Amino acid sequence: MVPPIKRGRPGPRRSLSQDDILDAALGLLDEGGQNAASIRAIAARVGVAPNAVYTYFPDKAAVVKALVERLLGRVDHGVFADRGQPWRQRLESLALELRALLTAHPGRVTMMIGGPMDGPHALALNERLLEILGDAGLEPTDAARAAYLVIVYVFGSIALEVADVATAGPLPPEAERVATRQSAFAATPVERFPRSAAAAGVAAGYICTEQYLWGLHRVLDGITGCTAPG
Amino acid sequence: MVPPIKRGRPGPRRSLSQDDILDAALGLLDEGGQNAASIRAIAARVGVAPNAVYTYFPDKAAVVKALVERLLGRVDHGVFADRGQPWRQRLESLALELRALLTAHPGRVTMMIGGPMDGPHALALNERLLEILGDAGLEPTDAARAAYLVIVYVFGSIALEVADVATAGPLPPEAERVATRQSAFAATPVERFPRSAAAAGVAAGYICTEQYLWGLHRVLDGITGCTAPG
DNA sequence: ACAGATATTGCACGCCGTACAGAGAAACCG
DNA sequence: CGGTTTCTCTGTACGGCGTGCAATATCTGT
Repeated sequence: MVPPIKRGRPGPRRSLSQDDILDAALGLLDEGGQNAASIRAIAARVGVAPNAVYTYFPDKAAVVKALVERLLGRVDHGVFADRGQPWRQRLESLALELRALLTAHPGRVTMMIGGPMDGPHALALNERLLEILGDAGLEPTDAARAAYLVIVYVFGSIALEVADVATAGPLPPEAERVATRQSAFAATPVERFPRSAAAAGVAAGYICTEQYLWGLHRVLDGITGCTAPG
Repeated sequence: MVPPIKRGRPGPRRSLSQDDILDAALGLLDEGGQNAASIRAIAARVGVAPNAVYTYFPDKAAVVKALVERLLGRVDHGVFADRGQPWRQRLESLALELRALLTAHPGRVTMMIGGPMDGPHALALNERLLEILGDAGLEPTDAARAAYLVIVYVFGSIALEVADVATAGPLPPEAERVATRQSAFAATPVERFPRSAAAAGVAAGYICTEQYLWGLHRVLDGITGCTAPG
């Protein structure tokens, strides 16, 4: 219907690309935390007036949406697309890769769970999940439900993990964060919350890769039950 | 060391209470979505100048924190504190109550996962979870890990559910949201994403109570595996 | 009556997203 | 080639945000 891109069209050439803007936004996000990628800061970084950004994106929401898509596109399917590997291992690789991708840049996490992930790369990820779960022997309906469960677990874990630290910038090393949590949990009143107090050591490690994998394995165990008859 | 509250102290009496401010914030959140609870809007609603709010809370983060605590305090433990009931049923009640509490007021969800939930009511909830999972026969360490898994699942599910709708104000009825998702998923290109396209019907229902419970049951199945020997 | 503590206000600063009008550059048509 | 069209980018501006500062009004204890 509408020719989406007219090639030879008048007007001066753009001095930037959408990618330039997304690059700037990601840089700002990594340096200054989740509020650092303002339109004005992006514009300053790429060297234009703030409203010039609106030449490339209709509004800030569109920038965020494009950012999410770009991040999801960075997922390397190579690792877990090998259908010769066992499905659990492929799924674990996928989960670990997503976590690594996001915890390396905590400012981006809130952005991703702030709106629907429905772009092409999100779909591709979903397709891959369905493939893996199909290889696991699940019926299509169960595979779809299980795929969403995995998504919920992965993004829920990561969201709670980054919500735990107040600081902007990169996440401190795991050991340091655990130590911080440890001293916080040490103040748990034993008489009112005996179980919580006793579990303080484990709770301090909630944000660790170990707990992440433990939970993932329980989820996969639960999913696997679908394949066996009731 | 420091007498925390001096009872007879000079100066005019406060015209408000912390609760007045929190009430106003919740009302604004429900009416206008997650950005509606600005300090200025809260102040206007309770009839004071914007900076009068800083008499009651040191900054906006403190308001949010208090808001989270207040919401967690609203959880009615009565339903699932009855240790005579089977543990799965109690846990299911807890999960459903949390979901009902939050989806009824979608503006509040982002706020809750935006920072650590470490107040007394959050601890009380954790304690209850540990109790239930202890009754399920889990060792303390496994119970702690499982408690966190449940938390991740519950808040992850709810976060993704409310992230799916763009509008402020109350969540539309489930059926309406499913219909919207259905028509969105209908556009999935079959040749590139065959599995996703085939699963569009299921995916449209990801935000339903049915899927929520399906996932929860898989999680509980996975957790139950801890009690049985390897 | 007075002194000191406190609640609240008005004003201000520096951010934010973005709407609007205009200047300048580049491609098209004659 | 000139003129017209179309597009990019800028300056300016509006309303909103969180919040710091100084002043004012109000209350308590001496």
